[in-house]
Amino acid sequence: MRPRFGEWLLMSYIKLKNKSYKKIALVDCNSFYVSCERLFNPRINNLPVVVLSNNDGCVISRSIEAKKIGIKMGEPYFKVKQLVKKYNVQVYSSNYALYGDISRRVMHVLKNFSPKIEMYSIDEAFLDLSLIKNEEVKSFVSELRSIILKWTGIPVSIGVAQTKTLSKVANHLAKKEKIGIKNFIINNEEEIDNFLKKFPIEDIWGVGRKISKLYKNNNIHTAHDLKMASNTWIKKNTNVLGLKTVMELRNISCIDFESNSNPRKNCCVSRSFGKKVLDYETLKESVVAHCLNAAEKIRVDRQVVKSVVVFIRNSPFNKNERFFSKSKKIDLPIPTDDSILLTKTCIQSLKEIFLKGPRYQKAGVIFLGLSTKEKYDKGLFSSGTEEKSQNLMKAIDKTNFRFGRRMITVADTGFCNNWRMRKGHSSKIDTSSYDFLPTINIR
DNA sequence: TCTGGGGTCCTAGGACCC
DNA sequence: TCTGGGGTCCTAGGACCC
Repeated sequence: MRPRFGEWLLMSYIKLKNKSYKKIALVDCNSFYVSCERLFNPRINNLPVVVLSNNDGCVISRSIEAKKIGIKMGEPYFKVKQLVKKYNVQVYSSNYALYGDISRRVMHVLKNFSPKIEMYSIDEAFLDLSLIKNEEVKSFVSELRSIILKWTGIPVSIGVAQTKTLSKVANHLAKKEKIGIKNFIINNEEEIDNFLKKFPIEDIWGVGRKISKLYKNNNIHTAHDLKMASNTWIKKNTNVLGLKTVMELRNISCIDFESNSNPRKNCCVSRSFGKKVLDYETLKESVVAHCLNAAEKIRVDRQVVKSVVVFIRNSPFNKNERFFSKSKKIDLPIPTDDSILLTKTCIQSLKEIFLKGPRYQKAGVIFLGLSTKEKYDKGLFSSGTEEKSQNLMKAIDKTNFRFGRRMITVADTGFCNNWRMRKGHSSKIDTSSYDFLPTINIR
């Protein structure tokens, strides 16, 4: 397939902009949550192990042994219970405080190895290795892997290439095909094509379920097929992100490093219930608790909220009940971080959407339009009570930090906590009293 | 019986304005 | 009966990621 003149011109232009040669490493912790649990419990080192999502819902991390016996990623726990029993699989409820802690340690080590690092998720980071000489890359990543293992106890895989998307491909190959080596460096164009011809379309970073179906219907089955597709077709049938992925497969870097200091734009706290909830009071207690958690999170980052969404829903999987999902957004007159004001707003939203009947399975609170406190200019109609509110919030946060979560709270959260999730397999390793994800800026 | 949570970005379409 | 065109902004919903 020869590129048209217009496409050729576009590619030449991008190539020109990209003339500086890049080397990007993707460092990915192997079976991260399982590895964390193993750190504190070496007894399970060679056994099949899985970690479950909140509420013990789905499998979200598997050891190699668990993968081998056919336990799939994201599978509901109740569907694999038989396998678990048959093979004596070790099961753990997720402990995000622990994983966040270990993640910070790994990232800390990585920061010593590159001037430019992007923490992409709790267990992954991109590193700029452009300053390392080509012939030294291999020994560099080998050393990096062994140091991370030595200092943190976490095994990692490393993929290196010239674009982020290709470094993801390299990382996949490090994990899949070269068991025991765990690092993979993609060097030249010819080599890239050989790997891409065998690389399934659905495994490419940025190609999800929907788009991979579209590609397959149009005879694009491998990463190489996608690389050779025409820009016009991609642009017409997907969007700019689709085109960026294709460019990156062509070894043209389009996705830059992102700064981890970018402030969060939205903040969502939601949980499934341990058992179905029918009454307004329990629903309210959960919504208030989520609201307080979210408010605390944004105060840590010195942010204020512009609008608040509350949502409630029953289970989308239950065939005997019609799916019910409702949300209500309220814009605040003045952006705030005041727990009491936010709680009142959330309760008002909930009152408007609550309907008796559905067996509620989940509720949540989303704060939209976050901005930094310093940036925010006081509104014309501000009430003048901000200072009081600020002092109160500071006092609450300090007390809760010192004496444990929910020491001081709002009476509306209730004391029964009937809605709280199941955690039947907790390892009970407590590194902190906070049960939400760490505050490194992850996506 | 039992199916996670927290993000970002993009697009289409509506409202509104001149 | 005939009923513009172009721009901006906002929002809901979809797709993707780990």
